[in-house]
Amino acid sequence: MYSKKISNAVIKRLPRYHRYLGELLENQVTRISSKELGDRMGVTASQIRQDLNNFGGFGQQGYGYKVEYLYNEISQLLGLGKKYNVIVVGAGNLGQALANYLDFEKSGFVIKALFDVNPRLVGLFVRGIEVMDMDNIKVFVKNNNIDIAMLTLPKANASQIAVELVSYGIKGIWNFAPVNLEISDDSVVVENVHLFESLITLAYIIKNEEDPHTDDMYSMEIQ
Amino acid sequence: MYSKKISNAVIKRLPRYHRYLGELLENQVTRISSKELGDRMGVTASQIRQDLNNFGGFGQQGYGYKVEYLYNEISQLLGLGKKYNVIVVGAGNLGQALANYLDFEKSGFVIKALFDVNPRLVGLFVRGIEVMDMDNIKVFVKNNNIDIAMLTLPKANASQIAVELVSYGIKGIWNFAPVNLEISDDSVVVENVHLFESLITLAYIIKNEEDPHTDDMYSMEIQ
DNA sequence: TAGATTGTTAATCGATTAACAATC
DNA sequence: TAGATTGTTAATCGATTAACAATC
Repeated sequence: MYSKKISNAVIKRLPRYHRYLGELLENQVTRISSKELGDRMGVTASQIRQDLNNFGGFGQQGYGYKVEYLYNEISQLLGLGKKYNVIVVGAGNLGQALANYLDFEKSGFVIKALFDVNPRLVGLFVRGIEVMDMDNIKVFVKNNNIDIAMLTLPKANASQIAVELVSYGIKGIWNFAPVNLEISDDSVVVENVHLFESLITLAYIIKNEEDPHTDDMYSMEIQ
Repeated sequence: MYSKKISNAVIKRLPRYHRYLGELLENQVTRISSKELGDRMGVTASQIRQDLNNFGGFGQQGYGYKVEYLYNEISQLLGLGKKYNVIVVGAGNLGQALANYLDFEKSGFVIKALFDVNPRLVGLFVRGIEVMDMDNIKVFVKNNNIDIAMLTLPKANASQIAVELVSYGIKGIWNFAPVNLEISDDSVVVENVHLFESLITLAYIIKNEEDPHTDDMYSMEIQ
C-alpha cells in the first residue's frame, strides 16, 4: 500500500490546527472555511488545504469544513485519546513541574513515576506520584510498559541514560537536556526541547531590532 | 547601509553552533573544518559555511576555523555577555522551575522578580527572588528596566497580561501559555514555547512508526 | 441555479546542497 | 609548492502560494 511521506513541517502544524479548532468549538462555531481559519491563524488558506489534504478530504466544496468533524479527525490523526505511559527522569524543578502539569494527564499522557539519583528526592511524592531511585528504572520501565520518558537530566548524564532507556524498550524521549542525544536505534523517537536556545534566539532578535545599524528586518514570527 | 535579511532558519541554528563549539573548546580542540563540524552535528558542511557567511568570513582557506575565535564571534552575534533584566510572570511550578534554572543567570538573563495573583505564593522567595503580587507589575517593570518577561500563565489570562506588559515597555516575551499571543505592537518580540504541542508531535510520530500500515517514513529528525 | 469553497495541479519562492575558483 | 578548505555562485530540492476546474 502506497502512502506518501508527510513532511515534518506539516506534522508540526497539526497540533496548532487542533488548538484553533478546539477554540472554535468552544465558541459554538460550527463551520469554517480555509480562508477564515487562515485569517485567524495568520496562515494562508492554501496552506491549510494543502496540509489537510495530506490526510484526506475533510471539507465540502462550497461549504467549508465542519468544525467538530475536522477537530475530531485531527484528534484521531494525532492519536489523542490513546493512552501513553510516561516517566519523568530527573525530579528537579523542571521534572516536578512537568509531573504537576495536569493537562498532560487529560490528554492521555499518564505519568507513572519520577526518577532521580538524589536521595533527598527519592521517596517523595509529587501529586501522588512517587520519586524512585534511578537504580529501579530498568525494572520499572520493563514492568510498566512505559512508552515515553521525559528527560530533565543535567547534560552530563543525559546521553548515557537515554541510551539505557532505549535498550529497555522505550519508544519516545522528550528531551530537555541541552544535548543532542545521539541514538542510533531507529525505533525510538527523540523530540528535543532546547529551552536555553529558544531564549537566546529571543534575545538575539530583541538585540537586532534595537540596533540602529540594522533595519527592521527580523520578523517577529516564531514557532 | 545595506544588510541582507537573515532567515529565521539560520538564526535558530546559531545557538546550536555555539553549543557544539563550546564543547569542542572544552575538549581542547583548537581548529575544525566545516566538514568535520558538519559530521559531528549531522548537517552538511555547505550549510555551515552558508550560515556563517551571512555574518562574515570567519575561517581561513586551507585551514578551517579556529574554534575559540569562532565561538567568541558567535557569542557576540548572539549577544551573549549582554545583560537582560527578566521577570517571571506566573509563579507556579513552571515559573519556579525557570527561576531556579541557574544557567540563565550565567548567561546574563537576570531574574529580578516573580509575579502571581495567588496570595499563597506572594511573599515567598524562590532562590532569593521575591514573588510579588501581580498588582505591582506595572510599577516594577517601569522602575527596573525589565527587558524580558517569561510568561507561565494559564491560557485565560495570558493574552491580556501580555498586552499590558507590552504597554509597560517590555521588549520580549517568552511565552509558555498555550495561546498564540496576538500583539500588534512591532516593538516586542514573542517566542512561543508550546510544550504541549511538542509532546503531541512526539506521540504522533511514535504512533505512526509503530503502525504496520505505514512504512518507516517519519524521520526522527527533530528541532 | 448561482455562489462559494473545496481539492489539486501548476507556479513561485526560499532554503539546502553541490561545485569550484580563490587562497591560505 | 601542493593540499586543503574556505567563500561564494550555481543547481537542486522542497515547501509555500496561486490558480482554477470540480462540485456542493
